[in-house]
Amino acid sequence: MKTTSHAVILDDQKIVAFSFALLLKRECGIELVQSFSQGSEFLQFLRAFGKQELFIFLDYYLPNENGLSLLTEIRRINGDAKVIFLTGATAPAVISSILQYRPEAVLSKSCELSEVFACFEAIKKKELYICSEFERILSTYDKKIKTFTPREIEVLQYFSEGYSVAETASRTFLSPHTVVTHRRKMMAKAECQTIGQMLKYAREHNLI
Amino acid sequence: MKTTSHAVILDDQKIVAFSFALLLKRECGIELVQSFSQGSEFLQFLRAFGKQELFIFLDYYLPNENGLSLLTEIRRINGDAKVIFLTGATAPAVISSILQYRPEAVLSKSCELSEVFACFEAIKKKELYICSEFERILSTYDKKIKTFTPREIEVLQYFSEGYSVAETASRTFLSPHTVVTHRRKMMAKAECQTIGQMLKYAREHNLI
DNA sequence: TGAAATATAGCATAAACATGCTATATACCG
DNA sequence: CGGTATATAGCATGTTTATGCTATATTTCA
Repeated sequence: MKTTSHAVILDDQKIVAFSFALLLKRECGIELVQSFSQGSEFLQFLRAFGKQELFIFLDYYLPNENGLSLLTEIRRINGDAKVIFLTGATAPAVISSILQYRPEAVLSKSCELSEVFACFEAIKKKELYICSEFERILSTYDKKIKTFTPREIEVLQYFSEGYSVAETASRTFLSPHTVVTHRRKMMAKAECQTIGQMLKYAREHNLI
Repeated sequence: MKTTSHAVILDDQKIVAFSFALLLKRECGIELVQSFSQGSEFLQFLRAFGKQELFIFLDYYLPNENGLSLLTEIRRINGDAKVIFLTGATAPAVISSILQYRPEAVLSKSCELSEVFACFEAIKKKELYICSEFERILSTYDKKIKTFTPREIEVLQYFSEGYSVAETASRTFLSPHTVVTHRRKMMAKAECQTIGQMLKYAREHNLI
């Protein structure tokens, strides 16, 4: 009783959506594939589609909405839909927050084609699939990256505004030595060597 | 005298590269297509390929390098190659700086498939092709931000990644002195005193 | 063509940063 | 009660930035 598999892809980058839809059809043997670049169009389709089995590839970054809120809406409309996040994001905080919404799988756009196959297999066995790149990112995240303390984050804000140690010290009423200590502890946690790298880290972790 | 068209795509997101390669083959009638996710592999291929006609789809954001410096290298290796920037970037300054490197075309990843066709047609007529979305973005370009030169923006990208002067210099093949000059000119234009402030400025103006 | 902008490169010096150490007081958790 | 995390502060030293100058070649554009 081999049934036809259905899949849709939602990505605001139309070329990517269209290309990936073609790939699913040609390489993964999925018969019916449609691509969307807007959440509204997609939801309209989903309501009309009914409660059949459906693989949904979702991007995290979408123009006016967020892939996560769409996931909630998808569950409401079709509880049987298999939702796979396919995203270019690499920030551990982002991947982690996606997982808390319990999709069927998370895939990096940088992953190999074989991981797409593996993902389908895992979903058929009702297992959560996380691509190897994200596994790696999450494991180093959980282990090494502890949260910044409130005082550290406060100091970080000033650095992100471009203030120097001395300026930050006078604004926080701390000794410059203390500011340096906070900064160096953050840099140790984030494993970076310069303020520039720390600010990049902070951006990626949505700390600023 | 219909010859076989060759194309390659360079995108660090493997799934995107692979999917788009499939699209070019199936929808654009291009016979030989290869995809790469790393500049080094790609350049190796390019050297072996020789001076035949070749369409090269380049992404702007690449892990350790920048699509722009790659373009310079491509011209050196194969002067007849047709280079098409295919990018998800939307910042006017970025699009503008890409254009100053004189690729054969610039396409947004959000563009319609029809624009890919149109792009090939334009290139055959030796016309520069700019997709409609980018045309629109450039026309509403805020003149104030335009004060950063292409080279300056390229250097800025490295600073935003947390690289030091020395690291940036080695990656751009410039003298550290030159990198310092570019940096100080940007800082003067943005009226700031530290890298941190300049990065804040760059964030706020969507330059990075 | 000629002025202006861009890209390149250098020297010198003071300020700021990065990092190796140490140290005390307080707070929180089990 | 005692261990761990947090917040505070310091010294010493080498590296990197920031900034004041100058200078040439190339490109762009009016």
